[in-house]
Amino acid sequence: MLDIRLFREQLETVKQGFARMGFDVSEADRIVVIDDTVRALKTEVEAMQAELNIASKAMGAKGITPEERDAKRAELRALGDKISGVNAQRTEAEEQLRKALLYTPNLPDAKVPNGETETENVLVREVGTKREFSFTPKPHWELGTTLDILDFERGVKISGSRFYVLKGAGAALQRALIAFMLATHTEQNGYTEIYPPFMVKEECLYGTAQLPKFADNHYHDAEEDFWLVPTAEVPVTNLHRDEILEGARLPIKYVAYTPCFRREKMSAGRDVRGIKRGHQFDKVEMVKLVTPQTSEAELEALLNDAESICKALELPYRVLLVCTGEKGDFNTMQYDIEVYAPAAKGEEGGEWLEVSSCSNFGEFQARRTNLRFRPEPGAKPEFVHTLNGSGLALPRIMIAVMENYQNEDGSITVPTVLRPFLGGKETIR
RNA sequence: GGAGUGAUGUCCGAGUUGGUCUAAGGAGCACGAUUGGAAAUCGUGUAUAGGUUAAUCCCUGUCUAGGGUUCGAAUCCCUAUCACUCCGCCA
Repeated sequence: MLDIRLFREQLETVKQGFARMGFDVSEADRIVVIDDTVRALKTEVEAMQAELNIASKAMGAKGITPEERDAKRAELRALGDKISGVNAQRTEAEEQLRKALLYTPNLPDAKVPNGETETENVLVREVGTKREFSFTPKPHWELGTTLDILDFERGVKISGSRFYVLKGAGAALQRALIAFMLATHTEQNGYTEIYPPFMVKEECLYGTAQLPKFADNHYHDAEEDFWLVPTAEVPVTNLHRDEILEGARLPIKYVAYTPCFRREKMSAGRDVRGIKRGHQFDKVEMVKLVTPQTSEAELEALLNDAESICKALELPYRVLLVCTGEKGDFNTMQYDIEVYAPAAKGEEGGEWLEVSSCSNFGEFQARRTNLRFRPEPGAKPEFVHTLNGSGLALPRIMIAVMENYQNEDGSITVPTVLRPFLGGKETIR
């Protein structure tokens, strides 16, 4: 959510940001008009309320006679009714304003490239080299099925399309990856591990801005206020909602493993082969709460922490600075990390798979979650800046590991760093 | 799921026959005095959101949340949430 003051004081900046994000610019003008209405009504109500308060107080004074009190009572009752009337208008206008603000995108950072599609994303760096195969690499669904560590048919049987079952060494490999990532982030990168609820209240999804815009991509209980988390970003960023943190505590760095649940309605028919896109997937997510002055540098550090996983797993990857049209609506800037999977497109060959998005949200989410910090004892509270990034998304990193580490006989070599988490196993066969 | 009790500022805590509550008091914190320095002591200040303003002043809302009664609500009524106790159920 943007500060309403931005609309009042820097309308042109807001409009430019909206234009870059492909958002209706006239909405900014409409918001200014509603804001003017709200403030006019508010001033009117408050003046009348002040009058009523003074008069009511006088009613309780000692010297007043019952007759005077009765006479005054009718008069004040009328004033009270009048206040209610205008106040109802005010509430309505405020609600309009709130709704309008909930839908507005964040303003992109100056460094974000303009563009509509992924072709306009800027390649920041490419790390590692693609492996040269002396044989034709197989896609992960073939490897997994043959090794009997991946079962698509039974996944579909019990849960429907876009579900699969990991079995034996497949399940163990994923568990090892999760354990390895958590260990790296907690022991080397300085994050505190969080195990959050996988179901949250609706207000949390408003807080991180999945709602109201993307309601149809989330699962929720029909009877109670429970929503399945689409990413650990939601519970973890909301952890300190409505709090005022001591400035000295920042930055706060959390890492959490959770399953993620998504309807994927927008992606119907896309990526149906293999385990690339499902209704349920696992992810290790990093979340940072930082001061406004440091958020830019913290984004680079976050990206670096995510990359450390790719490096340790010795997977070729690239980093992209995502353009205005492709990035999320609510961050100020977003880097994507893509790892290379040599057979993920089957007959067509390899593919870069997005395994992480690292974003800075500025104070956008902090405003929605009312999450502030006090820079110095006694100082006025300010909104924190929030950031998050995957570190990393599991099924896709599974794909990359399986396809990059496959051998000609169909077995898969276990990456060195994962072996301690798999009882020393070197090969899945 | 049933019954009961409770929720006050950063924290503790008074206030519940509706009207100087303009929320006492204490702790903590900040600044100052005192001191060679510190402790102790004393003094001053110290919630938050918004409106108005050049700024101050001032005004409005907030005593868990949302409604209601009333000229007027921390206080009375209703609903919800959370915590605790007892019962039931369960892993």
